[in-house]
Amino acid sequence: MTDGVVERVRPRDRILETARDMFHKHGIRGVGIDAITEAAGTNKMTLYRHFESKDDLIIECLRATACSANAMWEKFEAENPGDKLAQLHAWVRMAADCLMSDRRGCDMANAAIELSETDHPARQVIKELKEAQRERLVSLCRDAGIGQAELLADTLSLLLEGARVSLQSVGAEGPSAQFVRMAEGLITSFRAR
Amino acid sequence: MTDGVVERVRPRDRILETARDMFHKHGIRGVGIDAITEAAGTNKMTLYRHFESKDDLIIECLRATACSANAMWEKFEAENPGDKLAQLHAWVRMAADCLMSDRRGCDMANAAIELSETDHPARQVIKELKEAQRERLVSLCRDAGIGQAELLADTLSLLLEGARVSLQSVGAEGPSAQFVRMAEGLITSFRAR
DNA sequence: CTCTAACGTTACAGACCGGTAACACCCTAG
DNA sequence: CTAGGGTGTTACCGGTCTGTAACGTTAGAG
Repeated sequence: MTDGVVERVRPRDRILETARDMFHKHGIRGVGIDAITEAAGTNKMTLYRHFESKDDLIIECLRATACSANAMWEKFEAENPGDKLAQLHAWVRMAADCLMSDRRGCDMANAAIELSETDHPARQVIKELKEAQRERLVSLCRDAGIGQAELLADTLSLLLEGARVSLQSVGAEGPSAQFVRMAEGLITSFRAR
Repeated sequence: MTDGVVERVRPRDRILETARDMFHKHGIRGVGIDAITEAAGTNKMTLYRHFESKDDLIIECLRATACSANAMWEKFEAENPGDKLAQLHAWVRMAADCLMSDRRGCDMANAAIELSETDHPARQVIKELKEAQRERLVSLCRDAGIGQAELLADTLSLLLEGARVSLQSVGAEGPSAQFVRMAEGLITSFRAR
């Protein structure tokens, strides 16, 4: 037993959580190791005992982000068991909430843009995780009885990705403000064939 | 007269062109001043005689990018004078060509993501230029006789923005491969009201 | 209590960054 | 020819970055 009442958070988890938050807010290249360790209430040596390098830390952060995303998918299923169409609408609502509550977009996409080297170790992780998300959305559309499920899923994906980017370049009053109307309109249109 | 036959390219223009190319390929934070001057066949002092700072150089690069974009709009009008619908289709083709010939997306959006500080001097420029692009597309849709012109223009904007990002995270075989079909489908759908 | 493994502290290496100073050069306008 | 502005060269400053070495400290398991 580590503690009686309060579960002490291990340095590794504090580092991971802090790094995720800071990478998200300031970008990967905009945050240094020293800043992360200080914000996490620890030090550089401890970080390098748990992570091989900054690249390794980046990858672990992206994996953690993917875990959060998977948790959301399970929430969709838990809150609308069996009702795939309701889950699709829940996906739209979740996306809109993300757009309104956060101005810094998708960690995966931001990382892909920041880490421009084609052979960067994080690129493979990003690709795998994005492809997994795509698969889930396609399956959801298909199971919701939509004909051209792949096309709808891909269109919704691009719309969300674009809205996240637009939010950062033109702000909340830009095209991203219409995301829900666009997405719902698309779903209606595809359901009508 | 600067030269008889060959117009010598001034160092300032070489720096600007080289910086644009390198910022585009490797990101803003991924390229140093030394690398730019060396690739431009000049030196650091000359750069700082023409640009106040790196931030200033970044802003000038973004303005140059905006000029290129404006040139494209004029090309649309020149090649399809008066035919706004044809110009809209030309916009889709141009966007698709960009997606296929270049894997690094939009300089404005990439810069907005990289320069996460909300008070960065480049942010205002990015916002202005993106808003100008939006205005042009809205006008084009309206002049093409489309009812909900703003909604179509914003949807197309987000689709393109998303496709450019998706290209960088999942690659050319991802959702961005369907961009033309999505865009043309949307135009058809909006024209039918 | 003792032993051990995790954690903290300090210092440092080596590289790179943006930016500046001082000076030599060359090419062209007059 | 001459003056002067644009350019090239070298060296340097102060700062920041990732990553490591050596050593001290703490806390929990047995």
